[in-house]
Amino acid sequence: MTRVLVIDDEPSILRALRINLTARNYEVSTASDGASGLAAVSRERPDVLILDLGLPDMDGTEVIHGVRGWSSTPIIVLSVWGQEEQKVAALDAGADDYVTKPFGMDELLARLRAAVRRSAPAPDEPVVATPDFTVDLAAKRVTRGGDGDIRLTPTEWQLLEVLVRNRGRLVTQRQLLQEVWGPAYGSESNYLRVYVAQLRRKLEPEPSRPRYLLTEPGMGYRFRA
Amino acid sequence: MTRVLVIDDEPSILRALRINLTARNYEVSTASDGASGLAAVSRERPDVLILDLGLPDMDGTEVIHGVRGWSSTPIIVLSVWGQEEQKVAALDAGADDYVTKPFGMDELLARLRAAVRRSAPAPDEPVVATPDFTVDLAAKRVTRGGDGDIRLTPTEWQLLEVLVRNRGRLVTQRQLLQEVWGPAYGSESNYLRVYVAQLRRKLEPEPSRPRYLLTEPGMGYRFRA
DNA sequence: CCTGGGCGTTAAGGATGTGTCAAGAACGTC
DNA sequence: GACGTTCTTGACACATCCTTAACGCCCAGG
Repeated sequence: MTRVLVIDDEPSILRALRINLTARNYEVSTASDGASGLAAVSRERPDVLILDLGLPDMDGTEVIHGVRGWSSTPIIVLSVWGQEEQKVAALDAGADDYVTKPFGMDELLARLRAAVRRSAPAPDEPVVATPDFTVDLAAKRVTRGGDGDIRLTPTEWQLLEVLVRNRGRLVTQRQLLQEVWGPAYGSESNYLRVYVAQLRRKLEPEPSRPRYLLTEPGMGYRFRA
Repeated sequence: MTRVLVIDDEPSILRALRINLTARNYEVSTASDGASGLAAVSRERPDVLILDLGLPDMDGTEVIHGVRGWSSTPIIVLSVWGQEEQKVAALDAGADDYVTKPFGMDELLARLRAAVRRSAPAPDEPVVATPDFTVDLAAKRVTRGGDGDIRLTPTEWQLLEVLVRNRGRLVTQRQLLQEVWGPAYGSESNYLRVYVAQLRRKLEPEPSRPRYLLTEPGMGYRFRA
């Protein structure tokens, strides 16, 4: 039986979720603020977390960081309409999905199922090949066509790894900074510029005209396979 | 079977809708004022709501807010001709669509079907496809049939994202402005005109005759999938 | 027929973001 | 402690994007 922990300060929502989820055979427990929510997470080890971003005692992203520090339990975030940056911050902090309030129970249930399904061990394809080079995520190695390996510094590798893991997808600058440099960073985009340039110099056949490490001005970077 | 709740104070309309909807295999219930309407919503949990804005006891937007506080059941609004600002207010409050009285039954039925279809749980993989282009919300990518990706600027993308997330639904100018440019904006409709034009130029097969990014004069825009 | 409002279109400036280079600081190794 | 590598930081030129204003069009109302 899947265990769900709901962290929300509105009693009506807690009640509605408890009723609906219990009816669907989930095991539901609740908390009404961030502090007791974090305590409940470490105590009960739920399979999924439903977290309202508008808690009275602490910011939603803080709660997410508090969980993500030691657990990868999927987190579905509830937020009111129009708070884009809050949602983005939550996703950057490690939330898995979000639902805007007011929400339909069907939608929430669908996202819940999806989150649980996804949290199953990821069938990783650890080798990504392009016409010009190959990235082996498991072995942490990059090889280029004719010649042998390419030496990457730790930071270069981490950056490349995040981009390759999200291949095809656009990765926000904030997301990159936080994954590579840590949660305290988010606006130091000059770091990215320097390291992306270094990666391009080492990997791209024509560094000034990138084919794989693409820039999306104002948004972030994207690895094209 | 789809359950419809009709809130209207005119007995003739109630009767007409009950007959027509029942014949189409909807399960119909009715209420004749706002208070009993709200009670009926929480009691019967209808799948769609048809709401007349000209109720005797309370303003239509109040009813909408009362519902939207905890549910995202689609709401179709009925209003008499010429009450533009009332309609806009209703849409801003969270209504999904509107029909002006007097209305043709066919139109109402079409909007009803559309509203119900939209309320189906959102797919895990948020990809919206049209005959001419494809929008991938997760990867932040737009691809056009034959040729490759289409480059969008951050603002263009945000605008498209809001419209696509509300696909089929009419989105108010105020709502768009606040979502994309921030809460301080609400009347700068010239921004919208500029950026909608840019999106049309990049996405529409015939930008001067839009097939997907539709204008609803005086109200807002709508993305048709 | 004229007028005004809303919409579409275009273009130019100013603001912001990006690529690049280089030098000093921090780190680990021998 | 000396050395080589890696990371950080600043400066600059250049590209891109946002904002703003102006104009033409269409339609409804006087």
